[in-house]
Amino acid sequence: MTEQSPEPASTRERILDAALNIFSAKGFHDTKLDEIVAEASISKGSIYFHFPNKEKLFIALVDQFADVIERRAREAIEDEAPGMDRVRVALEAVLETFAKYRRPAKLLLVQAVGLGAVFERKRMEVTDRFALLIQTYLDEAVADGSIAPVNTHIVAHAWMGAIYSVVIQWVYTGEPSRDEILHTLLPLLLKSVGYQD
Amino acid sequence: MTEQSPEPASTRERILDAALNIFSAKGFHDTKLDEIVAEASISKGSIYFHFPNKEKLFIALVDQFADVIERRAREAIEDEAPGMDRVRVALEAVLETFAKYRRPAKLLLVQAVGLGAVFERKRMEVTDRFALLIQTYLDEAVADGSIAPVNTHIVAHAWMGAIYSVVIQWVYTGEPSRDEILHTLLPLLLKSVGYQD
DNA sequence: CTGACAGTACTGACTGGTCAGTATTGTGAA
DNA sequence: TTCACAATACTGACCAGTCAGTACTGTCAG
Repeated sequence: MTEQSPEPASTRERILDAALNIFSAKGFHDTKLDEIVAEASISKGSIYFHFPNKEKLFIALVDQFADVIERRAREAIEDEAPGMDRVRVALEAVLETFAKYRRPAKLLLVQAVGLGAVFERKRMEVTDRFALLIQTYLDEAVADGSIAPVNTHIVAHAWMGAIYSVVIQWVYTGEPSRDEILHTLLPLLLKSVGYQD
Repeated sequence: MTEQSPEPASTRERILDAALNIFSAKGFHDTKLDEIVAEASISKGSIYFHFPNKEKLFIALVDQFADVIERRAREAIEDEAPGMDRVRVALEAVLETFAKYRRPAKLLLVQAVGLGAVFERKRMEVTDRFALLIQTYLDEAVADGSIAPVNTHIVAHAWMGAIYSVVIQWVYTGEPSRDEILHTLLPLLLKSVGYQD
């Protein structure tokens, strides 16, 4: 046991938590490190002990959530045979994950965009990572005849955009509900490549 | 004739031009007003003569381009009878407009995201404006039986996201080409609501 | 026609608040 | 006593925004 104070979480965790809360609410530039300091009840020096700078702290959060999404998608398809079923369960897993983590979703889909060149690269990296994942499963589905041949690269990006957009809408307004998204968006995407349940 | 100097563009136009160039390349926060001043070969005071502040200058550019897109879409459907054809030509018009104006596209789709609350509202406003436009035509198409009933609100947002995402990809990499986008994305979207050419 | 005044467009040196990052010191566990 | 970690006070670069002043054009009374 390294810790038995009234605050059980490690300093690093508390910084990440507080940073997530504030970054997701106010965006990168409008978040002052001193706000994170206050929210986490730690000190500014601690932040700079655990992270080299504000930018890296932000990116750590982005990476953290991107990892969660990808892991959940991969876990979900584990027991599925190649083909369109894999695509379906992967999409379901991603949507579930977004629905479960509203703040990280906003961080990744909104607050990580439109920052300078440094973040641009990171955003591209994450986006391409997801798009490639989708593309792989789609290619499998094409290969085994579940769906007709298409430009899976474009389809992957279009799907991602569609998901992002609907999720962002949900993040801000709470609408449409998780179920409505699953029951409308998912069939929509599958139909777009000519697949019916 | 009010103007015959070697610099024919008005100061206001030159500010907007320069601002578009730099904002679209570097984003809002990484753009210094002094850079715009240099690019436009005007003075800092001029900016503040024509615009109340940096934020309003940026938003003027966003509004300008949003207007262009919407106008082109409305012009395109003018001669079409209600139904799915309207949806198709409107989508074509929007894609053509994005393809024609790469920098404004990047400004609207990338650089206008993730800034503070003020910009958030503007982005929502523009997004909703487009989504509502699409939704209207979709509702028409449902009404006249071109396509089966769907939650057109979700479809509209999903479509917008799909378009945005593919256009952003194109803005950064130049791929896929304008034609490829039109020939893959358009059918994809139409198919997603069960419509075939 | 002219010269006093006014309105508009523009200039660029300057300023003041902000905030990321740092220097320094404190502390408790091993 | 050492070292990993944390707290606090502080610094200074940066840059949006300001403002006193210039330039030019119009106009109207004498």
